[in-house]
Amino acid sequence: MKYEAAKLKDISKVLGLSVSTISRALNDSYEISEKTKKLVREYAEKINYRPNPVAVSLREKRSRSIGVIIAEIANSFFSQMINGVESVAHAKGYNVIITQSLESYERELSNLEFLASRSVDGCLISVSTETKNFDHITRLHKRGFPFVCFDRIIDDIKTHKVSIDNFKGAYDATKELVKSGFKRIAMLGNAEHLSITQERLSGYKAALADAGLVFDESLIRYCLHGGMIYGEVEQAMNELMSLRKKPDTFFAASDKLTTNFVRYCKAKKISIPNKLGLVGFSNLDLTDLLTPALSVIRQPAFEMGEAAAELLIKLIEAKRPPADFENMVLPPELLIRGSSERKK
Amino acid sequence: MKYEAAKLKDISKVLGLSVSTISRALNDSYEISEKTKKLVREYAEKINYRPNPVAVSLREKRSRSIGVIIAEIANSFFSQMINGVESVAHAKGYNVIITQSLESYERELSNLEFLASRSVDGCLISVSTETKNFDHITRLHKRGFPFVCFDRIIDDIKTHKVSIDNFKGAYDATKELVKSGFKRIAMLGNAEHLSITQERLSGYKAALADAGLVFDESLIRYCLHGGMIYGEVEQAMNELMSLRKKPDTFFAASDKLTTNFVRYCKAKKISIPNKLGLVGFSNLDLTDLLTPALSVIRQPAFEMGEAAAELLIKLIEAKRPPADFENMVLPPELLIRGSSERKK
DNA sequence: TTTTTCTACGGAAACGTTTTCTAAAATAGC
DNA sequence: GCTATTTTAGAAAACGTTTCCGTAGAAAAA
Repeated sequence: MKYEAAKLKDISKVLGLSVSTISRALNDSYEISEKTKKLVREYAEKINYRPNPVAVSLREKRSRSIGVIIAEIANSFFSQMINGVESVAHAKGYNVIITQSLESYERELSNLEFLASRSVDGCLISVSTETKNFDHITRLHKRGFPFVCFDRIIDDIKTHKVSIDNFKGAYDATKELVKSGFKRIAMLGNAEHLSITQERLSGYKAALADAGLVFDESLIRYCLHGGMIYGEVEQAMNELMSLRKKPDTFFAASDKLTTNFVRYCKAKKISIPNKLGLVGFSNLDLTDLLTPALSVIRQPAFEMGEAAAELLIKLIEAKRPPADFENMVLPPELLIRGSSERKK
Repeated sequence: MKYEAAKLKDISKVLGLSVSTISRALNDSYEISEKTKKLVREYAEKINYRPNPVAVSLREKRSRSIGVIIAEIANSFFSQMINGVESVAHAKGYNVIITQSLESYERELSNLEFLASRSVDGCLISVSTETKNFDHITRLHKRGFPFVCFDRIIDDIKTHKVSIDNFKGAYDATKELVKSGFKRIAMLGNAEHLSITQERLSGYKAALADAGLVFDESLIRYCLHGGMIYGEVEQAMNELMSLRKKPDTFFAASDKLTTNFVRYCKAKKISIPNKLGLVGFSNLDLTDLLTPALSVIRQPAFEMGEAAAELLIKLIEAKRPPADFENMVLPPELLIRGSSERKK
């Protein structure tokens, strides 16, 4: 099945004008008389002519579209962030192509390859949990392909970056738990090598130190897929709950870790916050409907998407590589609700 | 900033062969000797050559990509569905471009326009709640642009369709509420003109009739944005709860209606299911963590995405329009949990 | 040896635009 | 009425592929 749309040549034949004249008329060139422009525009309108973007892309060597690589769409943080990206991209005449890595390095690689092979003018990326080697990114970046990193930041690449103050988020969360009277605060973290994990770990440690609590390595567990897979959270929890000195509360360092922690407690009939307290990162807008309502650190996902898209488009449209790069760090928001309230 | 990638001409110059020979060697043409093929392949590999997809698209008059138009990404039903679409699309060598209408007719129109202007070989569409006129779709369809409708079906377009048995879903939900002993069952529906709303309404009515309950028009409320906006749900609920004869339970006919119903009850301190029972459509995988756990009708979103993508690609690759079109109707799943259990 | 058939490759057109370079027609200046 | 300038428009090249067509040289057939 073939779909045939009108092209310049069709208009040219009907109106008895050359293809170049039609093109110029439609692009409002000064070298075409008003009379001709009107004639051409009216006919083009009538047959609902649209320039073939593929041909324009080839000619202009740009596609007016940007790529996004994220872990998964079905994650509220990322889907909110995409909304932010789309809103500024569309306003600036860019289209957005979304791809998900599902936390797989292989998929991230092939997605990037597809995007970079010139179907896209630049790329927004939050690396997968599996990604430890960034050669695929730096290689392209060195050759001039525009990148903006967000959320999970890569250190060894010089470009704009958009993230939140992970240290502060974790610090505030942990401090809140301390304030509620919890003593043995465990941490469920994302993959250990990720920037966000390290920063959140530091915030957690700092809050403990400030409260005079000792840091206990055995209370930390990392989940290689960021909690996307229930099994990994279950295993981490099982290990922690069978410690001789069990934790009395949790800091969950990502969206999926937070919800799967709740799922675990529900399954094991562990009462929150009576038995175990919780503050976790989450952008779900359902966390306040749970019983107890969850205390969460919320990331300004929409704003991050806006900022990242803005920076990327600036990069794409710049004639020369900018002298210095932005490193935007947005503040997280701590929402205190029932799950971190110590009973008794 | 410009990103320059290797092209055939570069290889041609280095190896002293013509561009056509390089192209044929890389495409494993029979008219090229093994020796030359090996030479070319090795060099191409070395410089990491990738054909420019834009040029290929122009030449082949196809982009090997499909478009998706949905209401919003941040909706579990749609994001799960997209995962299904992506899995089969990628397996067949297609890329997926996702656009969201956010329930706006205007945005749906411009998204479709962008997709159809040949950047995409075909389109999967679930119309926005605002869309009452389908001319933009039928016009393209008549000119041979491949469509597959899913979820929210359009009657007056002859093509493949993928949906669930909405009648059955609503019937089962309502019947479950009847079985629990509820008598005045209200329905929160999506925009009235949508196919899914009408089908779900029929199922609801049928279950009432079968149970010997009278259908009461005043217990039905439609939300123009499918519950995406909390305010519309709030208003509908306020109206229903101030009726002389209040409902004692609810059937919520979409994802967002279900969660916003819960939000309303939480805000008004209306206990579920003691004061009001609930069965609702939802694909959130958090509904079982609420207290009470929600009884939901779950749609096989992933499978719908797979099926829709499969059908669309079949349509795209067919030489002639098929004689008959599939009308796939998948079964919904009723998960009975606490929210529909009548307490004494 | 001469003619025919393969083999292996090069040249050029085509996909639908935009834009540079030319040039004809119209207008202005004298 | 003739030249100089401006206005308007067409021809052609370019973007990076793929593929149709043509052909030199080698091998096979006569």
